[in-house]
Amino acid sequence: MIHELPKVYEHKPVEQRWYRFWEEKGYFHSEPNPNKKPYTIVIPPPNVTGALHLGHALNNTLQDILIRRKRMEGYETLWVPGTDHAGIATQAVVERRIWQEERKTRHDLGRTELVRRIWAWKDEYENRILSQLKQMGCSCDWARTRFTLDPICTRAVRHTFFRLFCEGLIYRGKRLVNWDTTLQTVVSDDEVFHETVPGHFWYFRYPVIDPRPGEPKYVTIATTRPETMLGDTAVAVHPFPARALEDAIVDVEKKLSKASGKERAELEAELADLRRRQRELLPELIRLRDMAADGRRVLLPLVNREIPLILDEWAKPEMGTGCVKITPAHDPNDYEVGRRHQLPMVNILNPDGTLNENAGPYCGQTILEARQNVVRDMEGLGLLEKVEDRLIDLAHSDRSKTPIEPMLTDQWFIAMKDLAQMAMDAVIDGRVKIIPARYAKGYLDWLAEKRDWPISRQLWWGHQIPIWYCQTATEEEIKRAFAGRDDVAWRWDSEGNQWLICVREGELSEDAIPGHKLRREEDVLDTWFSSALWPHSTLGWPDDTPEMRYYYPTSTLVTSRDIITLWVARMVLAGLHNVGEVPFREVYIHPKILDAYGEGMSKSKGNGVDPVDVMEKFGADALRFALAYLTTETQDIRMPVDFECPHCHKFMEQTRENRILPRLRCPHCGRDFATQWAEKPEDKALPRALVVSERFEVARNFCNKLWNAARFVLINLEGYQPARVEADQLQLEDRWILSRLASVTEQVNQALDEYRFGDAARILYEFSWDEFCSFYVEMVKTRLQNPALRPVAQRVLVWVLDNLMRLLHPMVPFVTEEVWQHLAQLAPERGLDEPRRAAESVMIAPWPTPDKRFFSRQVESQFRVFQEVLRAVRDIRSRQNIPPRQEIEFCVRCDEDTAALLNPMGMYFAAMAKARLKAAGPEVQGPPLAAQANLPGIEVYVDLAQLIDAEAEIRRKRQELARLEQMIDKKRQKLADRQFLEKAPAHVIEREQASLRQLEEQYAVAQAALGRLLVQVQNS
RNA sequence: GGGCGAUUAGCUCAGUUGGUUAGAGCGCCACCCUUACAAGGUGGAGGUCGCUGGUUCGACUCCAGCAUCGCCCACCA
Repeated sequence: MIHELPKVYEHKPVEQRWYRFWEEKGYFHSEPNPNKKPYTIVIPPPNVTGALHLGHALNNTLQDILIRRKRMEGYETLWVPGTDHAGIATQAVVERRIWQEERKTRHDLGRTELVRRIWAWKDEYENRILSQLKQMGCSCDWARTRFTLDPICTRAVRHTFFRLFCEGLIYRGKRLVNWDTTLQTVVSDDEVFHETVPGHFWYFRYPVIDPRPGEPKYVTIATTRPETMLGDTAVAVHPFPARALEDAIVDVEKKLSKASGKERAELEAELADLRRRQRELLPELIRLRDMAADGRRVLLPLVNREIPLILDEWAKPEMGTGCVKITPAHDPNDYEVGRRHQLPMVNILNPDGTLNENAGPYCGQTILEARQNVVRDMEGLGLLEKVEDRLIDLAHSDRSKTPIEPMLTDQWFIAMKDLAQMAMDAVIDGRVKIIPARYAKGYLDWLAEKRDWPISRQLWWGHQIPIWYCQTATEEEIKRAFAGRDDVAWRWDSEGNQWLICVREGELSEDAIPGHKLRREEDVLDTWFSSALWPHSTLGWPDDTPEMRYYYPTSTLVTSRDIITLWVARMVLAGLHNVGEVPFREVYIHPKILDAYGEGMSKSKGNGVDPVDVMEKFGADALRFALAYLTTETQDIRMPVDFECPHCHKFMEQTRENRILPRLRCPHCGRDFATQWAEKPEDKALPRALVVSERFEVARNFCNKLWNAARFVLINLEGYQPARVEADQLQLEDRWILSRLASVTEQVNQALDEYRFGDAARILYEFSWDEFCSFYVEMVKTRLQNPALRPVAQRVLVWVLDNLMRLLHPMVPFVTEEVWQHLAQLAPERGLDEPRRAAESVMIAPWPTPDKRFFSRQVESQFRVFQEVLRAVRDIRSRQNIPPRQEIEFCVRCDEDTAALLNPMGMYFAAMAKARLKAAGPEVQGPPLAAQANLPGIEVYVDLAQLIDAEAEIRRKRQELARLEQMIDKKRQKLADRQFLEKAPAHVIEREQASLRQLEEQYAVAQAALGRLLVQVQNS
């Protein structure tokens, strides 16, 4: 059976076999257990918009590493999985799909049908996402899978909303939104793209009402959007125009002193303009300022409305005409000005982008029609001063490509003042620790603004806001209708002239108040509202469940930096508000995955990598190990993307140019293949290339190395008998590998405690490959041939492998389980003290703790001497081009201690360098014709007799001498420096002196060796 | 505009509180299919640590400035 073990690690069957095994054994499931300490993670729920990408793979790998380790450490570990309904994103994806396939809009389908379709989509992608997680090996408790729109989460949402409503923290108010006139919907800021388009700057004159002598007759304003003047409610001037201009000039001068080239020319032009303004414009601005202070008004032409001149710093004298028209209902900045001055807010737009009755004579026109007509009419009145060409940065809707109209609408908000403060305090006083700590700043800065949270979205996919409106009922009637119900609350909305009625659970019928009609709020809640509750809603809040009592607060949140504010901050405040306790103790922020160009990965760019492709090619363990290995504290993960040709399986680099093409030609075999963009039937018919990255190869090779190391052990376990191993039975290499194992165990523990995943991976990689495989396994080979030495070698070998598999399991769960199960067949009982029966799965085996007894600095440094001598011998073989099969002889001149150490290692030199150690000790003299290497205090001579290439050896010695000379010079200089001798600490000086002595000694040895070589060459 | 991070070998990255000769993987060169592993082994070449100053006996490491790149936030009549 052993001989059937494949030479190459085959990940596919292994992954399927053991994942099923773990699930069947119920290892993933967690129940509150008073005898254990809990360790809990809630997954950042992936959006059901699509499949998982590499970023998710990273996020979930790290969580699984934490969870698996803690599980092995004996914690009751719970990892709650789930997905997020991701309101806007999901609805948009499905709507787009329906439009492409059926040419229908959501209005054609209606709310119920659209929502039904999105649920179907959700089912499909949720499945896909969960199966991707399983394929990666994630040890989530699948029985507790949640979805942010499922009944459990919905209940938490409703209770939260109701409570906030009762506390008066939820309110209704006006807000400017990005309005898409084509889709007739609000779009979020990140669905808006900016494009620079050619446009104009129109200069309009607004007549001053009853100008006094010496006062200007007009105020001139400049605008890129003439039609919005119909909604103007003021004209603003700066309260201190002279000072403001002066400040601007100082600012530009400062920049100018540092600038150069093209930038300089621009700044100089700017400065000239400012100076001109100071001369020509300032007197008028001062007069206007005084008029504004005096409460004077201007006449808004075309609609003939009197509007005030106001003083506001928003009117920058260095911009435009120095005066600015204020349109609070259609410009974000003007909105702020309007609020500061309590200006009326005149909305001039209908949802379809035509002008409404507030636009007077322009009512019914489109924006563009109105723009032309307004300009024409102003010109007719003689109020158009001039028109300039100008490039304008215009916001467009991502989805419909039409220009965005800022529009004032009714929205729901959460008052953040106190909630934000609570969330800030939790991080400031350390109840929530953010790692790396630098990310706390962004969190605190954002919360410190305490901007109210707009929670309503004009969508159909999401938690519908549980508010019913009634305009006609009296408070008495409401009280009567809901008498005795503490789950209904109401409040009068003076702005909308209506009752707002909120209910904690369930629905209110239209006629819940006899004789009146209730209308339900159509909007849904921001996705982050339900996400904010995730750590407690998934555990059953608002009920006082055993889960809430046991698992809450959760232990660690693992997420990426771009949602620290949107999500992490809101979870903290929601947890504090609802439960009275933080949602998690630690937040670990991991790096972002970027492509070869340093750009983030995304579907639209076409540079995304599906972890399934990677697992297909390299295996889940390779995916996981590579990601862990690349996770360092400060560096994002650069991941060049390759297509794998489906014909010849060679890689083709993905570039900015080829990454969005439907079909590509392999540069290696010349055949065509399809990509994810293939749409035409002839493209789709081609085999599709996997999209992967060469960066996973290292990890795949590592898994293979582990597999083969284990294979070696398994092949050599015949006759294995578990038994206690006494200290005096251990050879130097045993004590060395056990010492190394102890320190590696300690280092890995520390690294994982501090979320240094990359370090942990590196430590294990190097230990496994460079120490366990390259040395221990090689050395044990000889002992295994010797019946007397074999049993102890087997026991130590098995024990180290056992420990190594346990240490590696959180990162590479599949290959370690495979090895573990094979070991169980041949060596079910293992251990150096009292051998014990190993756990039935490495997943539940105890996590290794460092065995301090074996930790020995002395053994490690002794072993290093052996390694160095071995390396010197190998080096000589290589540089002398000695055929690999040719055995050579060597001797070592060294002190007695070193000799005592090297002499018993003879068999290892034979096995590992095909070299026979003839003698070692202080009396040893090198043979006349020898290749020589000198290490500090050790001279290695390889007897080469006829074989030697003396010239090469002489050349090499000369190089070596030159190098040593250089180093000695540097050292002598340093040690001659009085400053250094006076100020450097004693131990540093001592070390330098010792090092110099050693170099000098090595120099002398090398020189002597060179001398001998020269003599020999001359003689022959 | 504000904040954060990065810049080390051809590429991708490590580099402990400042102290011997700055490391790894891939790629490259030479030799090897040696019965765990060619997804491997042995050896090698390759670096003025982005630039300029400063602190220090001593700087890849600390400080300041500059340059380039990236991310987040704000803003652009």
